[in-house]
Amino acid sequence: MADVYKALADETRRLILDELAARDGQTLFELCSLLISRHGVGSSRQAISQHLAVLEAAGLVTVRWQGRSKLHYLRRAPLVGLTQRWLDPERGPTCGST
Amino acid sequence: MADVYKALADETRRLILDELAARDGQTLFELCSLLISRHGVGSSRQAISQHLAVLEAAGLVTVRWQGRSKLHYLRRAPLVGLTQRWLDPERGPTCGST
DNA sequence: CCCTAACGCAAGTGTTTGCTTGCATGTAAG
DNA sequence: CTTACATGCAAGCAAACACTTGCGTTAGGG
Repeated sequence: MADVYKALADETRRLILDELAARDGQTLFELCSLLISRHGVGSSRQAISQHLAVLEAAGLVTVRWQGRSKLHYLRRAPLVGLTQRWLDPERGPTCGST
Repeated sequence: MADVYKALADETRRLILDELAARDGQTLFELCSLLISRHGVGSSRQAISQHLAVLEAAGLVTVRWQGRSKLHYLRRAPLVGLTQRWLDPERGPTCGST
């Protein structure tokens, strides 16, 4: 679970999750194109690939091989309740303005 | 807001938030003692101080000076909805097992 | 079989990060 | 006023990280 926090610490990885949230099952190449065109991310294919490995290790991305293409799927489970640990209602309002 | 993700990426900082969630308004010395005794964190006072600075910069910790002591308070606002960005209900269950 | 496409692996590099050490500041107590 | 306490600031360092480059592997098409 510590891996999840670290995985979310990088901006590029958060953008990858954004793209997968918008459209699931994309290949590495598709993700590269989108990240460059839509977010101006200047990362190479290998860089994106390494980010995907991190996300996969954190359980945030699942993979399915189809021929020579690797399809990536967002996995939301690790994200659920991530911050609940500190939003314990016993101590104050969960959505307070403070 | 990117600072919040980075702030949460470190285990020691997460423990600090745990301690503040359990008891608000602790001083640097109190936090040091608790982290060592309860979590076996081997960090020095300065290390903890730097972590607190990161948390403060991320808006996760607020500070109030009282004499020569600095009281630290947990601020929950930045944590609310942090992961909602990817838990968009339009694409699937928010708490699904997948 | 030969060639291209999609991807992984491994080594090398520059930056960031977490930590330590040493000194400075301001506050309370004797 | 002098001493001790609680903390901040700044420089230095080693590990981690994000990225690049080059090569290897597997799948599909001619």
